[in-house]
Amino acid sequence: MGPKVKFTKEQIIDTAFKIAQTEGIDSITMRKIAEKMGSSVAPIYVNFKNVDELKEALMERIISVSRQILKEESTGNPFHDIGIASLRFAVEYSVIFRDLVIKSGKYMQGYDEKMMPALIEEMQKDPALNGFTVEELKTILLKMRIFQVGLSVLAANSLLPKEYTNQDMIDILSSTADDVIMSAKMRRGL
Amino acid sequence: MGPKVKFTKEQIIDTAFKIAQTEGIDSITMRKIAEKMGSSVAPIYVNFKNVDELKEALMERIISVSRQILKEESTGNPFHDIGIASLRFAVEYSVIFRDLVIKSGKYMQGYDEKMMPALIEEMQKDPALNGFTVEELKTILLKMRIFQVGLSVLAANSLLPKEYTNQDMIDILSSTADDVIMSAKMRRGL
DNA sequence: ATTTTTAAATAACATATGTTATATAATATA
DNA sequence: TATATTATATAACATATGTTATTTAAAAAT
Repeated sequence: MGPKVKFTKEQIIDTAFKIAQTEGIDSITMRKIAEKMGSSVAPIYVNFKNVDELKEALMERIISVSRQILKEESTGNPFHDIGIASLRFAVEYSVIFRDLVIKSGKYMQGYDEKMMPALIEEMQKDPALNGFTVEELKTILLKMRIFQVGLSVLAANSLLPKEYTNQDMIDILSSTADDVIMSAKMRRGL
Repeated sequence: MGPKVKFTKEQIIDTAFKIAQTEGIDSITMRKIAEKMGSSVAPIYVNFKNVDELKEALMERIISVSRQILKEESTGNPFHDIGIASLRFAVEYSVIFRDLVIKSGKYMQGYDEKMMPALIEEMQKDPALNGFTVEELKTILLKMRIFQVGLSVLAANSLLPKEYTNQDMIDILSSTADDVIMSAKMRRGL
């Protein structure tokens, strides 16, 4: 009973996501979403208690998108996949990525601490990383995490050299990984 | 003639800078600056046509602060100094640094293109970088630029390992530079 | 066909902020 | 000392936005 639903929760989140990607998360307003959907603000308030709840739902959507990308890039080597996936997210959703760098509170924070042990474990299985102590592996991981973040930030801000392709980015990520690992081997005299 | 000036342009910019560092650039409002100075908004509008002009002045102040840091870190090796200075800025003015990553439009954009040739020239004078082609030097520079940005972003977001000191940051920057250079040498069979 | 339910629209209210017009009062100058 | 100047305060206005109360009307239930 009652009229058909014309504006769903998903549709609202979709619209918010689009605004976030084009104008930034802080530019999201109830009226702007409504206008973009061709509705009033009423349907939004039916689906969300307030703007904070809507933005929480948006964050969940963003996380789900980044998980989807990670899934698509999965090759069985998390150490490698996470770098590629994060880079792809930064390129495809650059405005949102930049917003996340600022509001890293919930999203990025804790992420490293949680991932670290699993990644170290994964690295220990990698033949190319044979013979390293956990401490050495941690350093290699940290260096690559730093490089990958820098690459993503520069890519999201279009600050890489002109004509730099996605493949170039993947190549330099891989090349630097080689640099770091090779040097670590040299240092321990392998 | 007229009462003494109680609130100068510099004082206003100082106050805006403090708000930018504690709450972010977007949290700056005329009333907030006034309240923090213990004045009304009137002195602000005497010194600035509008809020955009004030924020432009703030940007100039930010650039001048970063220049000052670069000056303080100068050792004659720009390739090295810029990395250290940028890192120090990210640590000391983390909130502003994060804002700059987003609003990189004027600040970061063009920066690389302008600096690149001068840095390459500087690198050619460095004995440790002897024998590399310009193309190889460009790659080394880009890799280090990427690493330095990543390190600065992670530092500004407190995403480096717990207890990570400033010296640790400088050390890992330097260690990675060694990695990249050593590997480049290996590649060309030196 | 009438009534009930409820999704959506509308409009109002509250608050935050930029901005400006006017009033106040401190200081220099005559 | 009286006057002119002007830095500052005050208050009002405009706009943007979150939020809510009320109205409208479409669909189901009777």
